[in-house]
Amino acid sequence: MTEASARDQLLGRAIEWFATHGVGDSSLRTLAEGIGTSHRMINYHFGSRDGLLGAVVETVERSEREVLSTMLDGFEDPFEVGAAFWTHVADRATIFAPLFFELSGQAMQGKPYAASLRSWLGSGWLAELTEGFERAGWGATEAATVSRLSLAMARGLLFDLAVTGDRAGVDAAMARWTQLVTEDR
Amino acid sequence: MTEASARDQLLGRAIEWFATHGVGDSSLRTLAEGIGTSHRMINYHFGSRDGLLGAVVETVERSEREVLSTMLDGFEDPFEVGAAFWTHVADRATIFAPLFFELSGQAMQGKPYAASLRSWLGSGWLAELTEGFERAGWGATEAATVSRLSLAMARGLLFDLAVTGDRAGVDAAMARWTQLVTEDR
DNA sequence: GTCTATAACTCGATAGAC
DNA sequence: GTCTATCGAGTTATAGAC
Repeated sequence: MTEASARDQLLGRAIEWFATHGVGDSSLRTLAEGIGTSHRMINYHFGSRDGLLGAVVETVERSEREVLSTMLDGFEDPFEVGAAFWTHVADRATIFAPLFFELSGQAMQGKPYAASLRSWLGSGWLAELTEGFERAGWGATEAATVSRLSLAMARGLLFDLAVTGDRAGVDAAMARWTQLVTEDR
Repeated sequence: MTEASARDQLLGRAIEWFATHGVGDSSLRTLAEGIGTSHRMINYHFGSRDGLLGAVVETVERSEREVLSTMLDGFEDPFEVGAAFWTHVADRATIFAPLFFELSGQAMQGKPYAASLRSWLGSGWLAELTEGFERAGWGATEAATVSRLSLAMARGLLFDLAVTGDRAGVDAAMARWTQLVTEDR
């Protein structure tokens, strides 16, 4: 683990930088200066700019997956998991949501380094969510539909939060959504 | 209107180009070549790259606003308006959704040329939507909440559509959402 | 309004010493 | 692993003829 630490440390700082400055107009040079290294070092560790971006995408992806997985182990009720994960996402929204939507836009456009992100966005959480709803008593087809709606709602409210910054309003909306779904059951 | 036609024609072609190629890695030169002009002409008409991007954002914005406004005049039932506008958006999603999310990401990051987009995203449709729900019989506070949820759901499903390309599935989800809202009323 | 030419700069990537 | 130096290509923006 120690051999990888130079690279991983750099990667961590790069992610923070991208979160606040965006990837679109961050050159290797400005990024390197911002995180206290040289653009030579970035190319040394990641091979190229796209290599770095690929590593960023992969790391953020895996990190969120692990958070969700830990929560799924920790809670019984799927709605508790949903609420906890929403809190986690919303807490970090001001920093990470812009990066999320920027990278997602690039994934939609078919950028190579974001290919793994695209397939993750398309199928990533849906299976876990559906399973959660089934465990909570929904029928299979209904669970699939409601999962898709819930995922869309979470992303839409994250979008709202990133634009307006109105955490209280968005939290209230999310609560209203949960109520709507459970009532209809 | 004839004096502006050279500029407007250029602007229209630039928007099409950005929709399929993204703004992130479209230089003035590649863009100019792609739409059959020179980068000098773009700087002549729009002053700078940011000037062009600002004009693009503004034009797309105004165009969508006009479509919605026309539909509001044409239909009585707010749900008909919602359905019609969703069809309009979804029809163009494969082309425009990536551009929409890319530009939105830049607006969230506070890019100057996307400042007007940001304020539009934050407050643009909400008033019209809320008014629609009130006209359909909702109380004021409830109409505001449901509007916020509906907007978030539309954006989330647009995101879904752009990633998966599954129009039928997304249309079905949208129908389910409408049902959910009307049942709860 | 449209062209060619070019200034002034930044980009990603590499070379090679240490 | 980290540094300085630099290449060649690409960038925005401007100058000036027509």
